[in-house]
Amino acid sequence: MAKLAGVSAATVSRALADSELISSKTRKRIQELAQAVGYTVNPAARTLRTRQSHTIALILPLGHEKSQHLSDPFFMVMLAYLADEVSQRGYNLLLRRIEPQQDAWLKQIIASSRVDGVLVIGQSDQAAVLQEVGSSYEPMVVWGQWSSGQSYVSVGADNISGGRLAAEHLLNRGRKRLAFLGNTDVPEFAARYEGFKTMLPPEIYEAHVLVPTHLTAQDAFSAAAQLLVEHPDIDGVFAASDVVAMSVIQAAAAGGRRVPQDISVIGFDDVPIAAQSNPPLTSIRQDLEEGAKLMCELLFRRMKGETCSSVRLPPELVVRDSA
Amino acid sequence: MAKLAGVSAATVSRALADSELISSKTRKRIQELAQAVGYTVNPAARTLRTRQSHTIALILPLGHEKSQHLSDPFFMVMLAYLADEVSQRGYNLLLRRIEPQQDAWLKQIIASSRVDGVLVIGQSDQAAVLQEVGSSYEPMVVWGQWSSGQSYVSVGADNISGGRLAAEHLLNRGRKRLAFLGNTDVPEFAARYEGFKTMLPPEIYEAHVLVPTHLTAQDAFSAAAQLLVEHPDIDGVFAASDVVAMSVIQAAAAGGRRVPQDISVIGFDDVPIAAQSNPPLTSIRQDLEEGAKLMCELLFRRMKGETCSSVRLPPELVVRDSA
DNA sequence: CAGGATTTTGCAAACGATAGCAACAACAAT
DNA sequence: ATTGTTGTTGCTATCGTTTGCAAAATCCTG
Repeated sequence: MAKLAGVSAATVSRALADSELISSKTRKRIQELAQAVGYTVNPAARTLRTRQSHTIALILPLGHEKSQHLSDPFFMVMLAYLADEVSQRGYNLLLRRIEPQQDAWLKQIIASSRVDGVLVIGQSDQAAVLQEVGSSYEPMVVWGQWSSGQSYVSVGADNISGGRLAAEHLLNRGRKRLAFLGNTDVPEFAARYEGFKTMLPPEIYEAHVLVPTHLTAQDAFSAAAQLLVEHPDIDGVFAASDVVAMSVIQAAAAGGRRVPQDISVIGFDDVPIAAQSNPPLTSIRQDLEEGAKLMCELLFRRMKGETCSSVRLPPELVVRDSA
Repeated sequence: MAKLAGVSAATVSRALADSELISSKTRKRIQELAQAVGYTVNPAARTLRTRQSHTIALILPLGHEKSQHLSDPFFMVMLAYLADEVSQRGYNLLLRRIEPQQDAWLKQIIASSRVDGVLVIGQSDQAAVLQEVGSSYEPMVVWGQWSSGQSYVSVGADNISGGRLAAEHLLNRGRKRLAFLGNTDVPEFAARYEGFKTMLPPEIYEAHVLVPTHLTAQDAFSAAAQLLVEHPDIDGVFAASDVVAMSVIQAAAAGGRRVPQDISVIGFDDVPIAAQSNPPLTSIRQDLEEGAKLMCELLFRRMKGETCSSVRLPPELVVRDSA
């Protein structure tokens, strides 16, 4: 208690809050003293009193993938940007991985009043939970596929047009026998597949293959290897993520196929390693930096009680060597 | 306040804490009631009273690299494992990226008493700060290079012997003109380089090249490209991390060099994408899962006041196709 | 059934900060 | 000198828990 330095606790509190109520000279004196003795306000007490935790929860629902996932480059890039944005605003980031057993998880986090706002990365298979919470709880922003009628604010790439871009590019490359690798249980990936399908001419559509796979490198590798054996005439692959695309390339190499001569591979996300893979990956880019900025901006606006609407970011085709 | 349900606040508190002081039937009744009305204890109040936040700070000092870094797969893999371990113990993870301006950052975090313990990933160039804090503050565990006389507990791979393994392997492959790519300002990387050098016979030692580079894909790529131009006879590269190694492979491909026929490349870490790169990466593996487990275990033991000593984990050579 | 031993519960004081209100000082105006 | 105005500061209640201690309720035993 820095009140041992002359004044009352109230004065100290106000001085450190830079309140105009305190004369500038005592204010400065107290601030310097606090600095000198290394005094910091106790955040728990402050939170208790002001009902503001200055903390944002970052939630990663892992409904569809038990393991891995967090180490997917997409997550880490997103997380890095979000961490920056949030801490720039002087808030803390509380990290939570969720493996939803019961549906109460979100409500509990909110009810515990430990956080002032919630960021969710990927709706996974938890759309119902988000929908319910979203209608009554404002300070929440979700990264993911937008769907009409959703009660919560979301930010995400327009996955459908992303899928279209991918299909278009493969067709432009003269590819005829196409495959999509991904987990269509997840809304984002389902939308990518939807957009992809809409661009295919009938005869190519008939012949295309959907390969369900989890978004881990291992799963994708074996799924791709199996695909290449069962459908040796496949000459174009749209992967639901860059990690999957890299696994496809590796499986192709293992099966004696050259990329892009024998088979074109296009990924999604355009994470940093996409440019560093061999061959460099052609990918559908989502601007995660922009996305993270938007998420935070919307979140803080909602925290102030403003209303704001969801945003869909236009994805972009980045052509490198793999397709 | 669930005390509207018959009893006093004290009784509720004790019932929810499963205290033996409360008769089992009222205890059960209150617990079920709390469940039903969705009551959760206010963590701020509890923290204020008990002086325990049930929160662990995870700190990423970015002294040596302004940007990127967090999105390095190494960090994310580590973070994923640590998040698991910490939440398994019922604790929260508070994430902090630090770009040290002044040396007080660590003290401030600790003094704010927001956290019960601190995990630091990588000492970066902050060894002095850690050293000072470590001597008086127990609940802190650092991932990084061990050095004799350090005041804090650390967990980390034995980077020196890791460097030796890499050198040994390149020599076994018959490579004569070697290079190390990495930032030797960081203790971990410096140790890798040290170990590497000790294994080189005099004539190879004389001819080897140290290429300073930041640990980002972009920097490493241009550093590698430049190296291959300036020293076209280089036939073996030890990269300080897998991301750097992938950039080297890409630069080699861009320069018309084949890996591993013309040039051997060996990485460090063995992150998941190492196996997925093309060609699959030979790497020095550090067992990050084991490391994360150890860090948490030691941290919680220190939080209980036990003393325990630092751990150095033996790294392991994983041979794939790149070297 | 009294009295002691033993559960079971409630009272009240913290924990450290914030904010409404009142008090006090300083100063100007009448 | 009295009053009013403005600028500073202190008093005190409060946020929601936990916990030592005391009170009340229950049980046991002679």
